[in-house]
Amino acid sequence: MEFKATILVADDEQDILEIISYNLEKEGYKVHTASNGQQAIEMAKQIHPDLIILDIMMPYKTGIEVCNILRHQTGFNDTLIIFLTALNDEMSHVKGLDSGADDYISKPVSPKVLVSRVNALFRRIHKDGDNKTVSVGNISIDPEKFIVRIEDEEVVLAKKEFELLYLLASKPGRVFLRNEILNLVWGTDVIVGDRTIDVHIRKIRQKLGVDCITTVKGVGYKFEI
Amino acid sequence: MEFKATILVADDEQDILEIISYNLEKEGYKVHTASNGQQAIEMAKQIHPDLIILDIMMPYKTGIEVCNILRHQTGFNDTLIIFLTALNDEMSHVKGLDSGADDYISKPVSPKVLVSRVNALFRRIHKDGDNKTVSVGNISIDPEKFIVRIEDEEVVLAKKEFELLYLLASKPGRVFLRNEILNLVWGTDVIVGDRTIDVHIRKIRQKLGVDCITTVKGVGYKFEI
DNA sequence: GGTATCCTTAACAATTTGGTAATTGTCACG
DNA sequence: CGTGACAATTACCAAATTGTTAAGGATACC
Repeated sequence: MEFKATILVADDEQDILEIISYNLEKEGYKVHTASNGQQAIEMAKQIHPDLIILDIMMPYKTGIEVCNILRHQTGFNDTLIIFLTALNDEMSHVKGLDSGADDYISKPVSPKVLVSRVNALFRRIHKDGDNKTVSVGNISIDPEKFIVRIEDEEVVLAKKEFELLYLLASKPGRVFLRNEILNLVWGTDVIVGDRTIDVHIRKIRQKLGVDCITTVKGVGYKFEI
Repeated sequence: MEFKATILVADDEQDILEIISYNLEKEGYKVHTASNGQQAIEMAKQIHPDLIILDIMMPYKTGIEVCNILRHQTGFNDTLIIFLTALNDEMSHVKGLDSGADDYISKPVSPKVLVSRVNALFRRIHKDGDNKTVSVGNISIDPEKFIVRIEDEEVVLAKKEFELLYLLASKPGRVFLRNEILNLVWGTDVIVGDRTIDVHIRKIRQKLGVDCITTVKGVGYKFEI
């Protein structure tokens, strides 16, 4: 299995380390643990994780101290840091974020929330979910570069065509209702005729040359190879 | 004064809009406001903010709906989104983050916390790449010496032309929206006419003699060999 | 102060796009 | 089969977008 990213978790409570590790690993992350601040710094230098989750109250060095130290080292500019703490008061909240953390979660934290936040961070930084290239079969769609490739052959689509294709391809197999398509591609404030979608679909089919958009009569369209 | 970034705040409670605006503006951000979901979408399309702070419970469109719609539009991949809500239960928490938001803050929120979180987000994203020479194909662009070379042939560009070319070339292949270009080259506080970018693009093309800037109609420009 | 260069704008041309209408094609069902 | 509902296709036009050019003010540099 390919790891999404490497995460270092530092907390002095063994239970918490285990719960967090378990849940993050289940998500596909590679997880390392440290049980105090000093150890966290050493391990960070060794393994250079993509994300460090730091408990604030730890022996030897607090999480905030660890954060400050690492932020002043070269090579840790890109490292994400999330604070994890029982301190729920505003003071430490602000202090944590200002010392260069990327997020801050209060204990007790539910695994679900934790995982969601971690995913959100990576999605943003790594462009892990959002504006990433969609690849299905031999078709790849890159919204950042605004190009569609079919077997290394570049196809140029117009804006609306691209948006429509990207929407459909973002969830291959799923049927999008005509209404959904209108809302997501055209927006709710625009009113266009019935045949507009068809025409765009046609242009996409024509330009791609491959039959990857299936019509579901009376319902909508879906993308599939 | 130079603005750090443009932020759109959407909430149906006027008080909250004012409190948030005041505090963010004090920090040096350019703030726009919307008082419902529909308006938020319209304004977002207009001003292309760097960050959108969305209340979840809003008339016409909930924050989550707004987020979903925008995320499917071209040009909102890089837009940061923070949810702001009174719902403190885990469900909406997770739902929000998974729909592509970058953070989530519960009401009542203290101005301090809000500002800190916003700063943290921008600190993470805004991490500007250093002034390194960009080389693509036989074109090299050295921002320190302010020189563009094509096959060892020096080309002299004016300041704006250079900045524009350097921006595009810093991420070859990636499409920069007109708005992005304006923000990054001209700055958020300057307002220039529609044709200004085109004219500069034209001059660059002319001076370079090589066709390395591609127009993506309705979207922007990209640099590629 | 004079000159050259740069930035911006305005005006118009060229191009592309998105949308519509009209027609034809297809499918399901009685 | 015939019919109705829906989708595909085609051609066309208006609107949106960008390209090009020229010109004037701003700015920097002798």
